[in-house]
Amino acid sequence: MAENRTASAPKPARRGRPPKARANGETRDSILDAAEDLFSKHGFYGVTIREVAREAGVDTALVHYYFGAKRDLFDAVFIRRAEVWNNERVEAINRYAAEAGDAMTLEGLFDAFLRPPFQWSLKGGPGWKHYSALVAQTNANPTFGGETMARYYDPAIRRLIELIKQIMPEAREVDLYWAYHMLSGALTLTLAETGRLDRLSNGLCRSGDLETAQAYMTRFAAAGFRAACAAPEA
Amino acid sequence: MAENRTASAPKPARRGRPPKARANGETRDSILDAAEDLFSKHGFYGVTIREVAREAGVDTALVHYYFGAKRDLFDAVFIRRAEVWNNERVEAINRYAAEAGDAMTLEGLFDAFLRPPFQWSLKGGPGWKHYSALVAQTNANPTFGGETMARYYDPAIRRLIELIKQIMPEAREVDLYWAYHMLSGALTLTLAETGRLDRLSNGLCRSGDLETAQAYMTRFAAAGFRAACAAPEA
DNA sequence: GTCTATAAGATGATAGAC
DNA sequence: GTCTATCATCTTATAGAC
Repeated sequence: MAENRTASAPKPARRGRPPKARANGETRDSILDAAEDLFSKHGFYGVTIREVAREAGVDTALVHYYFGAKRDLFDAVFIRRAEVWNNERVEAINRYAAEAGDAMTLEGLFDAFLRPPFQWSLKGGPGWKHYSALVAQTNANPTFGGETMARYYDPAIRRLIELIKQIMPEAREVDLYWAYHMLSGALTLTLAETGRLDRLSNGLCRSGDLETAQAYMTRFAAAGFRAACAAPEA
Repeated sequence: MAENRTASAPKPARRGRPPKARANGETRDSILDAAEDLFSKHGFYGVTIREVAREAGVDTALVHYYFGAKRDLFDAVFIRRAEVWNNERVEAINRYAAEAGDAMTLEGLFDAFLRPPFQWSLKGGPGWKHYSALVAQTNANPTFGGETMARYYDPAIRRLIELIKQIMPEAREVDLYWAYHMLSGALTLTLAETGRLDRLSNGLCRSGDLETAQAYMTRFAAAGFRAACAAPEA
């Protein structure tokens, strides 16, 4: 309503900050990083576009400009690192299978399979930790978790199970899938680093000690798979 | 603005439904049930008080009347069944320990420990399934999951670990805590019944087949605990 | 205890200037 | 590509009648 500028001014003065000069793709990535961080902490509905924009240091409208609707932004975050995870895991287990040949063990296979996500969480910077937490919550989500995880992660898991079959040719498929399900729960909970274990153990264990966690998980899962595939005692 | 009632009317007619006549505590429980259902599907921020009220068949204001702020409603939902779960689990493992004595096995102990949550999910009605899904998401939540799970569930877990120590007196505590952490991830993911396993296995396994799941989990975890506590190979 | 009504503010999304 | 400004709607929560 109030018109403070002179009526003759041909061009109203810009208010606010001048447009940022950013390298190509930098703005897009900074929005993805901010969204990844916030979604991983508060979930899809716990984050507003405004918060994402503020953390990314951009304007709200830019988020819509780059990604459209909020849900599309979430999907873009989820997909971005899924390919990296999976390509590296499949490559790692294939390499292990080729090197070990008939000497393949469950321990060796799981070590190869688990290393990429653990290493990214350990050394990939905060974005990878946020992503891990996001995957953990998605895996446990009863509404869209099953569908989302299956869509992006099943091909890599199927390859893992093929190789397990080579190690345990006598195993029934149904046993292997159930056993993998147990491993999946342990893996995503571990990568979420919730701090629950720290409290439970009175500080004896640290959620963030992922090297230790990976070693335990490899042994735990290998033994668990063997037991799941063994004939149950009558 | 528009005044349709006659100016002389001493008592404006009630609009909307007349107050419901409910038994004592019934309204409160129906609000908790509705909130439990919705929170388990969409998370804390994904649910509005209005939706809870609508699903419970009561007015929005009543939700505040009974529970105060939204967060208090969430806590009330979370606490309601935690005690049942935990009391029954502790009772079950204590009973098993008393009966089995020196013949205690990890399989027997885990069978006793896992039975209550699985049985409630199977036969306790939809509310228990919703609650299980809620626990799964809380366990994986990096913001308040660690603190919340520790607060309500750690005492029962500590008793479980005490009894495991009787079975494996040589085990190091740190090994037992990490091993339990693996079991925790498998357990809560399984109880969430996300349907992911159904897709991964092309229908060979069903997330809802909790009897099968419990049997696998018992064997998987028992073997996993033994492996986690064994000296790692150099 | 249950309702109506509303305060007070936040939200996703878009139009349009530059 | 980046911003300002705004719409239409929805949100939690409360006041107060009955």
